[in-house]
Parts: sequence; C-alpha cells; structure tokens
Amino acid sequence: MSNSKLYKGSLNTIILKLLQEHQKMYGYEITQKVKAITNGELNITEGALYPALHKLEAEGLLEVEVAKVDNRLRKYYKLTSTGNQETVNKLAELAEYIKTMQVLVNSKLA
Amino acid sequence: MSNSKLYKGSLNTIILKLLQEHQKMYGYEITQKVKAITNGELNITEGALYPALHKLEAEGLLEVEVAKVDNRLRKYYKLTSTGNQETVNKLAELAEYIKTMQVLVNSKLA
DNA sequence: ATTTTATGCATAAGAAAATTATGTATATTT
DNA sequence: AAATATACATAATTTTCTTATGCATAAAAT
Repeated sequence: MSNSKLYKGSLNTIILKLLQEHQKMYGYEITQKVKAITNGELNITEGALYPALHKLEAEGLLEVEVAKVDNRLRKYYKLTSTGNQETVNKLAELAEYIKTMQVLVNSKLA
Repeated sequence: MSNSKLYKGSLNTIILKLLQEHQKMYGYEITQKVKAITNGELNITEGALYPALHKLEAEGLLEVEVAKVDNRLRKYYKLTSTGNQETVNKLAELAEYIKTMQVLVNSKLA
C-alpha cells in the first residue's frame, strides 16, 4: 500500500504533462503509466482522476474522443491548444514551487 | 499579491523544518521568515498557519511556551522529541515526492 | 494628533482537491 | 467458478487550504 500521498494541486500538472508527451491517453492508462514511471510509489486514485479529467475538459483544456476496444469503453483525452499553453504554465509553476521548497528545506541559510 | 499557491500538504513540513533549525519560533515570526527566505514568493496566511500550529501541538509534535514582549503576546513553539522524529520523516517524504515529480515532469522516458 | 501600518493572536465560512467507498460492466486469468 | 484486470463513474467524507473577520498593542506616517 506504499502510496506516498499526492500533494494536493499536483494532479492536474501530472495529467497535462503526460498528455503533452503522449498525445492521447485514457484514464486507466494514466493511472497505470504513473504507477509504472514511479515504480509503484504514486497511485492515482480513480476518485481523484476522473473528476479531474472532467473538470479539465469542462475548462476547455482537454477534449475527449470515445472509443470501443474489446467491447469496453475508452475515453481518450488530448490537449486542446489552450490546454497546451496551460501545460507550459503549470510546469513552470511546479518547477518554481519545487525550487522554493528546496530552498526552504535544504538551506541552513534559513 | 504574488503568492504562488501553497501545494496542500507542504505547510506542516515547512513549519517543522523551520523549528528544527531555530529551536523556537512564534507564529508571526514563521510567516516573516518564510516570506524572507522565498523573496516574498510564498506567503503563509494566518488562517492556515495558526490552525496548523494548534494541530501539531495537539498531536504532540510541538510544545508551546507563552511569553510577553513589549506588552504583546507571543507563543513560542518548539519541537518535542516525537516532533523531531516526525520532522525527519516529513523531510524524507518531501524529498521523495520532489524526486518523483521531477521524474514525471522532466523525463521523456515517460 | 490621528490614521495607517506592523506586530501578534484567533476563528469561522467557504472552496479546492484529495481519499475512501461504492457501483456497473466486460475480459482475462487462476 | 472465482478472482483479478480493465474501464468508466459518482457520492460522502476528510484534509487543507483561502478569504474574511475580529481583537489588541506598538510604531510609523500624514
């Protein structure tokens, strides 16, 4: 059950970044990809993921395309052009936040 | 009003780390210290800070000592031994989380 | 001299963003 | 036949903030 808690606010950035690299992905695929990349350390729960995807879509950052594979439903999401721009912003924000936290947490200068 | 939003979950770690380095601090001092270290980028709001301090105290991670300076109240907080251990844990967690996020966000390996 | 800003605490209401717990359905593996 | 994996979804709850107040004293500014 090694699930290092998600710092609230970072999920959207994760989703956007993955879509930036993979063009289109569906929800379940995102959970599996995150698990794989982080060696099982980070597990995106469905209760967090699906509402987040719906919200990003409602905001116009993602667009959806439904497909049926093996008689099962899949909803592929991809970035809109607005979503692409917002991804750049979010990544910059995260990078800055990480830098800030590292200063706070590493320095004896504090 | 340049307050890059706090990623939820990181405030406790910030508090604990500052107390690890300064032995004892009072609330207002913490807000000023964070502002100074981050060049004004991160502003801890009182509505977040005071409840967080109270909770950490209730959990036994901090202990409080009241003082009166210039006729004004100050509540100095310091780490308990439990709090000291928890600080180590929280810092390790944060470092790990930052590493994970960097992998997710930087890599083309994804 | 009075108003504003800084210092110092606190709490309540509301919002955001998770977790946890369900629910449905099909496909594959044991 | 039962359990696990795939694939979606939502509701209830919890955590953790922001925003808005409130009180009080000291220092600085108009």
